[in-house]
Amino acid sequence: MNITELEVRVLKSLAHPIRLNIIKQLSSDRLCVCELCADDDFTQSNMSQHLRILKDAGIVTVEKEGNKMMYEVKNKKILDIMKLVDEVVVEDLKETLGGFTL
Amino acid sequence: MNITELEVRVLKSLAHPIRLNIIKQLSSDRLCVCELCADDDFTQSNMSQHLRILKDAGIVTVEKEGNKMMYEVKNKKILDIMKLVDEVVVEDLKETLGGFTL
DNA sequence: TAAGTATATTAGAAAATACTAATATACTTA
DNA sequence: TAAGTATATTAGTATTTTCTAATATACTTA
Repeated sequence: MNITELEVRVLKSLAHPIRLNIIKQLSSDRLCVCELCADDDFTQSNMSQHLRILKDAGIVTVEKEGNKMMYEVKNKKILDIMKLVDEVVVEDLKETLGGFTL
Repeated sequence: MNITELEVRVLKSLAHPIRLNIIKQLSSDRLCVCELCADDDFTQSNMSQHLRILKDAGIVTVEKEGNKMMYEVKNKKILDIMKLVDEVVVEDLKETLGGFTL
């Protein structure tokens, strides 16, 4: 795999609503799978598959603790990326609403 | 579309080798389609489709000049994102090679 | 106005991704 | 050791994305 392919894999791994949700949950805490599944209506199997995609892309790391698997964001620059993506989207929305004064 | 869906669309639009190549070419210059096609083996049709994906996601803007369409990166934060993605990948590679001393 | 150049669109097939349901593995505690 | 809890894997189907080839549109220049 060359650099471009690795970059594509990182971007692809982030480009899914469930995985975005995972990253956001992990942005402040280190969590196990059952905690990640808790509030939402994900099946455990599907969550596990998404976590593997993030792990394979090098976005998260896992550590075993008893019978739980603790996930955590590996490189904090991922959070910076997410922040920038959010800003890009928000700036775009603001521009779309440009005609309005509040 | 909510914020998360918009974020996913931005990330998806970046997550493809041809589109990454387009962004890199546009990072320094404002270019027309024929210039973007020039050095590589893309078909014009395929290039056009990828450009539309980037335009729909709000990544690039287009302006007509004569019979050429000039493309340009709309929000420079996209370039910051690409830089961070590159750093994440490179840091990961360095870590993988960690055992070696040069 | 005809021919050439630049770009976009469409349709259909091929490839990749995502989801569900069932099953497997591994640890923990009664 | 049996039962319960936490997580992973597999297989199959459904959905989405990507590519190619053909065609359409729009501008330019002879």
